[in-house]
Amino acid sequence: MTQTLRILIVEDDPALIRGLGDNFRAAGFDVTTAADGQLGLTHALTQPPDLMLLDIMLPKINGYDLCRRVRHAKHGFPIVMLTAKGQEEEIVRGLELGADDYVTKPFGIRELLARVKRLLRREMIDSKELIVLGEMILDRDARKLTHDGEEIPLTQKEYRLLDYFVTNPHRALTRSSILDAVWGRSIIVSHRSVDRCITTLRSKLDAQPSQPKFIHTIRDIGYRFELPEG
Amino acid sequence: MTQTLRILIVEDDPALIRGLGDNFRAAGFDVTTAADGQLGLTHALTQPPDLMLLDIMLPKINGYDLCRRVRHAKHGFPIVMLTAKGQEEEIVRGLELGADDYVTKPFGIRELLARVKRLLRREMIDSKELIVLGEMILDRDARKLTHDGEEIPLTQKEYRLLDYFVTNPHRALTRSSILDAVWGRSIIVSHRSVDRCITTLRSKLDAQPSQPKFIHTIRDIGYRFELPEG
DNA sequence: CGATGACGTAACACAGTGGTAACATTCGGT
DNA sequence: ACCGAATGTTACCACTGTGTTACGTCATCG
Repeated sequence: MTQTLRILIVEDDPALIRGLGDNFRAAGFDVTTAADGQLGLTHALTQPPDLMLLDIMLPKINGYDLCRRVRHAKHGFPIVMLTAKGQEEEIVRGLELGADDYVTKPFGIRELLARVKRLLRREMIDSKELIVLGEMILDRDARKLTHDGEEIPLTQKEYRLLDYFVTNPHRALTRSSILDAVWGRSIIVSHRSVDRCITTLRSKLDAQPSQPKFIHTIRDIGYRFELPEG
Repeated sequence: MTQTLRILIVEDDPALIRGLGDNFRAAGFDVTTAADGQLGLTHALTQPPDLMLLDIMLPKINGYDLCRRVRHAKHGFPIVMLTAKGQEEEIVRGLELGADDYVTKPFGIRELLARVKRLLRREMIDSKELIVLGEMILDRDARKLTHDGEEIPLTQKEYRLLDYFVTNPHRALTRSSILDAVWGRSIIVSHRSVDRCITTLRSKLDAQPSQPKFIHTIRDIGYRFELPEG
C-alpha cells in the first residue's frame, strides 16, 4: 500500500459503467469493470479489490450468487449493491448474503461516493487502539470505554458488541453476523438476545437512547453503527 | 531517575504551537517546537526526542518526507501525525511510512494526550526506577515495596505479579498472559491460583481490598492494573 | 383502519464467575 | 529430616451478567 484504492464495478449497462467509471476515476480510485456475473466473480476472487459495486440483475451469475460466493471464499471487502427501486425484498436478501450497503436506482453519484468513502474508512479503524466516539474514548488495549476520563463499565457482551461495531462501521450488520461475531458460531441463543444487548449498550453510549446517535436499527436486517463526523 | 520525556512538535501554525506546547508542558513533558519541516528534521536527527508530533502540511519539507527520512535514519521514537479533515485517504500512507498514530484536526487535547501517553507508556515506566503507587513506593532495583518507609513484605510470586502489572499498566491482561509472565510458560497450575495471588497482593496494596484501587478485575477476561494520575 | 410482525425494554430466574477461607503440598534453610 | 513460609487446590458463597419471556409501541401492509 497505499496505491490508490481499487474498485470493481460489476454492471451490464454500458452507460452506467461509463458514468460510474468516470466518476470514480475522477475521485482518485483505480477502477476495473466486469460486464457480467461470471467475469465479475473471477475478477473478485483472483484480484480482490478494496470494494465492489454490484448490480443485482446480471447476465450469467446474478448479484446474489456472486455476493454469496465471494463471501464464501472468505473475502471481506465491502460490497455495495445497486438495486432497482421497488425491490426492497431484494435489499433484505442481499444484506443477508453479506452485502454491506445498497443504493437504489436511480441514485446520485454524490451519495454513492459518500457511501463508498465511508465504507473504505474501515481500514483506518482497524489499526487503531484508541477510538474516539463523540465525547467518549474506546481503549481497546485497556478494554474500556471512558467519558471525560470516567470509565463507563461495559459487560463482556457489551464490549464485544461495541468492538464488533467499531471495526465494522457504516455497514449493515445482520443479527446473524452479530451473533457469529459476538456470541460465537457455535453458541445458540435467541435472536432477541441481540436486541436486548443492543438496548443496554445504547443506554450506556447515548444520553438519548430513544434517538440513537451511534447504533441505528435497520428493520428486518439488524443494525448499523455510525461514527460521528462524516 | 525520572528524566522528563521530550516531545518535539513540528507545526507551522503559531496558535497551535502555543496551545499544544502549553498543554504538554502542563502534562509534565519537555517540549521543543519546530516551525517548518527543515528545522523539524534537523532537530529530530540531532536531538532525537522521545516522541514527535508532526503536522502533514508544512513549509519546506512535508510531514511524509520528514517521517520517511527520520525512519530511514533508523530512529524509532513514536510519531503522531496531525492531519486536517479530508485528508483521511492520506493517513494510511502516513502509517505506512512509519507513523504510529494520527489525529485529525480539529482534535480534542484530551484525545491527543491519551494517544501520546499510550505510546509512551513503556518509556514512562522504564525511565523510573522508583514507581509511586498512591502512598507506596515500589523500588524495582531493591525489589521492595515501602509505605512511609516501612517495608511491605512481598513474596516471590506477589512481587513478580506486581512487577508484571506495573510494566503493563492500563491494559487488560488475561489470566493466561499473567500465568505466562509470572509462573512461566511451562508451569501448569490452575488458573484459580492467579485469583488467589491477586487476593493476597490486593490485601497488601490496598486498605480496602473490597474496592480495589489498583487491580481491577475484568470479568471473563482477567485483570487490569491502574496507576494513579494517568 | 385493523392486523401482523418487528423492535424496545422491563422483569425475572439461573448459571457461571470471581473473592476468599480452609486445607494440602511443596520449598528452602538449617 | 524438620519446621515454617510460600504456594497450589478445593469448596463455598455472593453477585452479576445474561438469556428468556412478556408486554407495549411503532411501522408496514393488505
